[in-house]
Amino acid sequence: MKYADVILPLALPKNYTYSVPEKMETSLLPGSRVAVQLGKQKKYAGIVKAVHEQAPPYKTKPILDLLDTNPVVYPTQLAFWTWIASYYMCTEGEVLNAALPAHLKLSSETILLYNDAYGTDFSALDDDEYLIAEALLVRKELRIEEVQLILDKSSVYSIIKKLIEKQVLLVYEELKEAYKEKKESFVQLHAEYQEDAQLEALFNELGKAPKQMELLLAYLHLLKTTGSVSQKELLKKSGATTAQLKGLVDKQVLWIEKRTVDRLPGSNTAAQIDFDLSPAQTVALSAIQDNFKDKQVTLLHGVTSSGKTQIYVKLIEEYLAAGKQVLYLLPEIGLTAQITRRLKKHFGDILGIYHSRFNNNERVEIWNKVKSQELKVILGARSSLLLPFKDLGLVILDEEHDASYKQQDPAPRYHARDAAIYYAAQFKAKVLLGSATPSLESYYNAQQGKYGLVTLGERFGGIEMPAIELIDIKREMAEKTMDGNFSSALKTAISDTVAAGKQVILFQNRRGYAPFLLCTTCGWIPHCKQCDVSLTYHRNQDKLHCHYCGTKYPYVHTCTACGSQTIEPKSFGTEKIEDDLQIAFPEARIARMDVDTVRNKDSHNKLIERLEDKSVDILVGTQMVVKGLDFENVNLVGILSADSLLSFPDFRVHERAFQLMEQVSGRAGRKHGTGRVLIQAANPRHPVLHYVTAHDYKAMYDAEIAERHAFSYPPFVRLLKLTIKHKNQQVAEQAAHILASWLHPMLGNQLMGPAVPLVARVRNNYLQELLIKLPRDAKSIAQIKQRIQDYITQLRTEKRFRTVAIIPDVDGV
DNA sequence: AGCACGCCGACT
DNA sequence: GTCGGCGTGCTC
Repeated sequence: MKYADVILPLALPKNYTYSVPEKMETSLLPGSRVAVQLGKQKKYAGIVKAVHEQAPPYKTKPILDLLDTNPVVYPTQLAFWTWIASYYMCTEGEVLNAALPAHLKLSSETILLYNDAYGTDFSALDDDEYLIAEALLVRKELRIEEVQLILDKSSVYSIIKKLIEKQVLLVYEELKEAYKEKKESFVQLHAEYQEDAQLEALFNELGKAPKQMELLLAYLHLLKTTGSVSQKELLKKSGATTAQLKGLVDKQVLWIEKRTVDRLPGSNTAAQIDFDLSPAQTVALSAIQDNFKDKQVTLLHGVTSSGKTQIYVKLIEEYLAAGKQVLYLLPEIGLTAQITRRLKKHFGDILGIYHSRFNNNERVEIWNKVKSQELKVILGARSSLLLPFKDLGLVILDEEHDASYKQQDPAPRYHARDAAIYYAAQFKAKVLLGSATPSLESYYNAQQGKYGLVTLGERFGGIEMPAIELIDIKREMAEKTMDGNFSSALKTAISDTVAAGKQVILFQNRRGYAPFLLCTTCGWIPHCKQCDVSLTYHRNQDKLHCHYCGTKYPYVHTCTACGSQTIEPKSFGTEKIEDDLQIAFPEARIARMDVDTVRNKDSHNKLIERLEDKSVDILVGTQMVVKGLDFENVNLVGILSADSLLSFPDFRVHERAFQLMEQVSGRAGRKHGTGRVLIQAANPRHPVLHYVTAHDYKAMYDAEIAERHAFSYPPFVRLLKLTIKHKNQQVAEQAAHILASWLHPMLGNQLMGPAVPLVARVRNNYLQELLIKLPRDAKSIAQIKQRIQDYITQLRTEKRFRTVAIIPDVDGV
């Protein structure tokens, strides 16, 4: 008897073992997708992790079905999932959930069927039962969701149970394949008209039907030029109606065939990599190649606009020539039409793109094409690391410092950079990290000789680095030269730039109109009912938003605390800047870029297009303007409040502030003359501002790394954060204290807390945090994680802590 | 994650 | 008295 350990798409602490029916014994392999039953009725599609002959000490259920002819993942991916689960302290089911496209993850749905034997006498049924029985009689089958809708209540199970007892209905569990092939209609010519003579006769016959004749001619023309003719294309090109086409079909001249088509049609363009690198780029490329001889990972530290992408393209070409697959990772927001277009041009049809804006069917097709190696280069966001690569040769991770490479919620909370390095090693593949402002961790690894380091200090085409000026807003305030949030220097610079036909980017790291409201009489600030945060005023909607739970509240005019009408918006966000700009520069065309304006799919690309064709003079935005924008015409960048970037209570503030300011500065003056960057600050003497003005990464690095060493922070230690969450504050506190007391003997002063985080309550859950600093090179990290996991399990056996959520976050950012 | 079982409050 | 709320425990 054979058994299979199956990973289910659930957060279960371990895998379940099912027996393998004899008929599947030869075809079932690790990585196969199987249908199994879990519990009394629910069915799931799971993935076989291992097949063995060890009978488990319990009664097994059989695997119900083998869902695909070939495994959907290779053993390499299974091993990677196991590593992610153990390193990032989550379950393999959670990794499976993140990895598989939604349409490959199936779970059953209960379907109610009418029992015809019952007849139509509903006199024995009560009101609710009658409603369902009647609906079933008409619709033949119903889903639980539909029953809830009909009865307008959420708990319908008892009613269904009664109906089963009365034998009015039957239930079954349906596990439906979600992926659908795309079908399209193609127009074919009947065999008898393949001969010229017959065709000629047909033309004579059709003389009385000129429209059909026209359509037939259009068809023959298309057939000759493209080889196959789809119905949609034919009707579009010929301008004919479906009725006319039907006429020819009825006359047995044409016939329609349904064919499966590709959702990701190729452009049939051959790869063309016909550009030359600059001398500096050539030197950098060969330095990378040199480093790869004895190092798995190389960091390319290239200033903004140094042309890193071209180097990537040349390097990718090299690995393709060796028959390898290449993964090119970018932060989600950086995956703009600009970069996609460029790479499509270079690599043609072997390039696949994978990010959150693809639909579920498209994702299945990309998945399959990566597995079959039809796609050789994948350009994608974080999650494309989990695609089923067969023969990966190179991973490029651009903007490697970007915090969005770390997944926050839900689990698996993996870091795509670190996971990519582990994953690539399984293939003996190389990893190239690229950034103008590397993370301290990566730069430290390079300094230690663990990674190769290649520096590209000059901008492509000899463009100069932008000149950075600091503006002392305290002084301008004292001199009363500020106009709202704009210093006179910034205001002049904006109007000069716009007048010269150039574009301006303004950066402010808060969205909305005002980050909080304040009653100027008593100091009261409106807070969210479910979270311990002040509410942000969004003037476009005239609502107060909680940025933590998303709740929207109406604007408050009267103070809840003292009853006075003295509520005022305080501080400023992107919305207010946009408003103020409109007043200060009534002629200018102003646009805003933050999550509120680019919420739906295409708006981000549309906005970028408007910037490209210069129909925007001033762009104001949050972090978003920092990434993936490359506009020739931007000559001025303004940072409205450097102080708000530097005053965040986090050990990475200085690093982040430097990265942000350096990156946003890089948007200025990429071509045509030197760009200007104006940074407004209340304390222009802050050291980080001087590193930014001097474009001196190394100085920032040296200062920061000394701090990190002195206070034991990464890269000198590994951080492991445990967030304890419960709707009762005391329970959360007790759980955190007990956990800390258990961990203390093992960890000593490596354990910090428990402490209340900055935002102590989110969605009515009280939070506590434990922070663990583990030595970087500790061999015992895996055991420590296991022990922590055991303590968590132990804590939750106590019934008052049963509903306490304990969320581990490894290497958080 | 579901989903069943079981124990306490608002209705007939 | 019952219906139905959701806390708790289990799924190979």
